[in-house]
Amino acid sequence: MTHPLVRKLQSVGDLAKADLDLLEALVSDIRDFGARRDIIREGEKPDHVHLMLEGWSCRYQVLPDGSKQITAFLLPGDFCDVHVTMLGEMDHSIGALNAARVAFISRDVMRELIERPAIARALWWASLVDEAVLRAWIVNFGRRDSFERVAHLICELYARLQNVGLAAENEFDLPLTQEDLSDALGLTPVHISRVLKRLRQEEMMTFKRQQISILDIRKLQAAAGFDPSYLHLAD
Amino acid sequence: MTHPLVRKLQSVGDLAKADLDLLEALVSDIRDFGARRDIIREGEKPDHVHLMLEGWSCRYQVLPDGSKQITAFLLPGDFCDVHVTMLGEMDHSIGALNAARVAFISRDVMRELIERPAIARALWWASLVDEAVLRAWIVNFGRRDSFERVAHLICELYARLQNVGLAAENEFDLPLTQEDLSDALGLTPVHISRVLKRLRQEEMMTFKRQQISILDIRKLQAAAGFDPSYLHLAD
DNA sequence: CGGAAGATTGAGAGTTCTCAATGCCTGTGG
DNA sequence: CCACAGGCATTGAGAACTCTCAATCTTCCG
Repeated sequence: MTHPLVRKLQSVGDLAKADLDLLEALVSDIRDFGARRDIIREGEKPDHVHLMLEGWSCRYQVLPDGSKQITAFLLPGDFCDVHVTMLGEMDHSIGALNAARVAFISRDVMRELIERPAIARALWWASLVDEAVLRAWIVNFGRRDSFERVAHLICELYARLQNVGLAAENEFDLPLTQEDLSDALGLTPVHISRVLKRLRQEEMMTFKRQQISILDIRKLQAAAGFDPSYLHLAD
Repeated sequence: MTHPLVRKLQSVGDLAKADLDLLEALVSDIRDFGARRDIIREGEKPDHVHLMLEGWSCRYQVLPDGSKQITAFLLPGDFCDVHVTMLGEMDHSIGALNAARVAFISRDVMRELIERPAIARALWWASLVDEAVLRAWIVNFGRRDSFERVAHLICELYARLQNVGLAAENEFDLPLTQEDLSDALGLTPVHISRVLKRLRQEEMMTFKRQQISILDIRKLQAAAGFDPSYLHLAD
């Protein structure tokens, strides 16, 4: 079975058979995490790297006053923390959102991976896309109101899921509560509820039982000011 | 003369003499940009990478409605766009804020650099710190009010400048207008003015003629909820 | 000295938050 | 199979924060 990382990296450039084999082989140590369990916590210094295989997780930080900010959503195929091996300890935590399957990749195997130019290139590319996503979030926070902001996040997640083949036509699972959305978007749960209502009323999308239904993607993208080019997706 | 990149990378780990020589040598093609000139624009596909030597610049994006969002400040020693060579075209612009001196580094030289393990490591480290800064900005936007937000940015810039030896004791140049600050922090210039006034009144800092004076760094950091560990600085 | 850009201030409007009550769904135990 | 508890979502009302608009002031530079 090809795992999502392979799918993702293949879209970047052609990897040789040997590279593909290496990528397939690296998911030997697989562990499961229950919903809402931490995969790695701030301050830890693991000697391996985590790769999402199934399920969702998020990067987050808890402030002294107890408020929480999610800084990224990690989908199948995403590395959680290529940086730890380099920076030492984690400066944020990563928590599973639903039941998740995670590959643990040792430092040595990572080193081996990076020695393959094509793979190193692909990994670097992936981390640059992550960076572009962070910048897009900043624009989202800085210059869009709550309505546009929610719409933009949904557009982004939809595009990213499609890219790894995890979104149906106009529908996908979003394993989040409204509180999670508020933690990601810098709003309150109450306000998220109101925004979702408006999104429903304006017939752009609905969110019920952790399921997003896109009613009118054009309208939604227009409202969000969404331009997918920052994701640098294959298509 | 050792340029700021060398200073910055040395704080990461010990580079060999040969590595240092290589780094010194790469600033052969140096160009000057006047204040407020673009160094590179969205959509361009340059065949070289830009490295800040003197002066400040910022990454920014202009939205369809004309509003602007700054997503990063680039100081001497920072690479502007290691990613272009990989992702193809720029998905944002970079503009000089004051008179700036920029090294243009060809794709070939970059490749040579990356072949040196110690340098590749250091560059990767730098890009991971950039990412950590982006995450800190997201937390800043999502969970801090305007007062804390301004304070946090000033704390960050102060720490980063100190790291490259460009900040005096409790004082540094900030070549920005209040409008620039508002573009970086997702606020309006009017509100920035009010926040700065309060920062003055509470005797934490002043900002006059593009010069920041820190009156009480402890108080400022406390108000900002600033914890410098995300910058992963040497000290 | 005059003009232009930037900073400050005031007043009123709009967005988002807080607090609190109510409603809905789901899973569990009787 | 029903009743109930707990978590999540929704709604209302008032407060707080930030914005907009507009006038005035200051600084900088030719």
